[in-house]
Amino acid sequence: MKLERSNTSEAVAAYVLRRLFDGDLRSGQRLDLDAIAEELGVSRVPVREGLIQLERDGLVERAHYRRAFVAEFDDATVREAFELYGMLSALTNRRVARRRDPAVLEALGKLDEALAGCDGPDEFESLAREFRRVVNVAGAGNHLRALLRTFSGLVPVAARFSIDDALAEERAALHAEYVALRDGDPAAAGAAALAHLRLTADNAIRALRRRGVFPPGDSSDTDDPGWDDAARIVEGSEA
Amino acid sequence: MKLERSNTSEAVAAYVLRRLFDGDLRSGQRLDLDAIAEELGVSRVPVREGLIQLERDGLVERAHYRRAFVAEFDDATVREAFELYGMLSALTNRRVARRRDPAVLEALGKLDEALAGCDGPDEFESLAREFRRVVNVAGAGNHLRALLRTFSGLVPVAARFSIDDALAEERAALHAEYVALRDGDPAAAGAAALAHLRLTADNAIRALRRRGVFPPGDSSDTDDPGWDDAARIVEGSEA
DNA sequence: GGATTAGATTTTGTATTCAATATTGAAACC
DNA sequence: GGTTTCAATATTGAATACAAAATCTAATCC
Repeated sequence: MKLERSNTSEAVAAYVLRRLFDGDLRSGQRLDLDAIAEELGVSRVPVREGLIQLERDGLVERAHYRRAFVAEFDDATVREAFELYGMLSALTNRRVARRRDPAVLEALGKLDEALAGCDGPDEFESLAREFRRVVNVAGAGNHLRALLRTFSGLVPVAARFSIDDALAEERAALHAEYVALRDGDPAAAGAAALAHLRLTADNAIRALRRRGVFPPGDSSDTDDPGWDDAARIVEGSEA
Repeated sequence: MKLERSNTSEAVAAYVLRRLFDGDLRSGQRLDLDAIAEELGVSRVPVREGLIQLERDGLVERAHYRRAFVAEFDDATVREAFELYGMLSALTNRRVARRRDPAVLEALGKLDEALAGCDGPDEFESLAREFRRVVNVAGAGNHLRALLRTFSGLVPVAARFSIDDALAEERAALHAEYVALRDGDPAAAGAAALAHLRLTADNAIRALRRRGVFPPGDSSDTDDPGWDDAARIVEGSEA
């Protein structure tokens, strides 16, 4: 296995995450440090640190001097992750919409234009990530950024499934976010973020079911009460 | 410097955090790995890992092969942390209130009784932490737990200031949470969590100003729009 | 036969050593 | 005088080596 070698621990985390989404690693399965280290041709220290990162992301279970295992990873878990990421993104959108910083809106406007014109999932993904990055830098303080970083591994990988699957929907959802931000409507901007990531989660979970990573049961698509809680963020008009 | 030695990296993180709250470390100040390692009589690997944890908590800035620095740490930062922690706690409270698990409510009832009868900040703090722990285990999935862990260093340390300062207020706020949980009222339970942590943040920041850790400016006590956003979680009645 | 415990083995955590990168300071140049 | 370049130094990141703890195995006891 070849490996990009700036920040080995991050590369290790990305590698394990990929194997998770490929279905190679199942919930509860043991993660052998030595095996991963040899597999990637690196030492055990960065492997250990990569697994610590994944533990912080809620994807790996670890305990002092105990072995590491992959945490529960199913459709409900992925849905929870997107619910939370959506809630936090709604918060950043709200702030950006309220502040109306011309430089930020200018940058987002250019990205929105490029997103409207681009074709191909690669270009779209790159622009969409940049869009979110700009919003986060503008609207999040240190701690909110720290929380968002928790999903920096999982969300982009899952979102890619949705982009490949339903580019038009993704484009529309992101454009709706931009419009609300440009209009300076915090409630709408928050609601748009939540709606967008709900869409992304549904598409991603569907794709993962098709691939056999998740079992094909289709019950939890609708009756997850978690979304209701998250939706409270965006209810009510601005104070 | 003596050091408890199970999980050295966590001990390092706790040590640096304590020095932050003691005012020894200021924003932007450099963190020398070797200095900390020698200071604590440990190797550099666990020091490095402890700083990585603090980076994930938003308290330390790090970059590849660059030195580590103390992140911005002022009243606004602490307020943001409590705002986010309050939002996440509101989410767990909502879920616990909706589920009405008898075993959980039983355990919380016992804790509430003990909290009503206890005196002394030590005992209160211990019981309050257990209360929150029970709620989190009952109401949070893997990812929400991961987010809450982000604050496992900062929040308890800051909360202690509030407990020492205003035990009666803390007791009332936590009891209000229990009542809403027992009554199975998700909206009220969420609102109570947010109100409680807002109170804790105000008290903690006041105490830190007195100690000279934060400058004495008192403007941001009221006009922080962040709380408004977080308050949206708890608005509206249950669907 | 099943549970228990003690030793062997495996696995993780930490120290030490070595390599890679950034920072610093001084000399050379404009 | 100020700026740029390049070597010297300092500092972090990773590999190896060692120590501590848990798991596994098997023999013993009930």
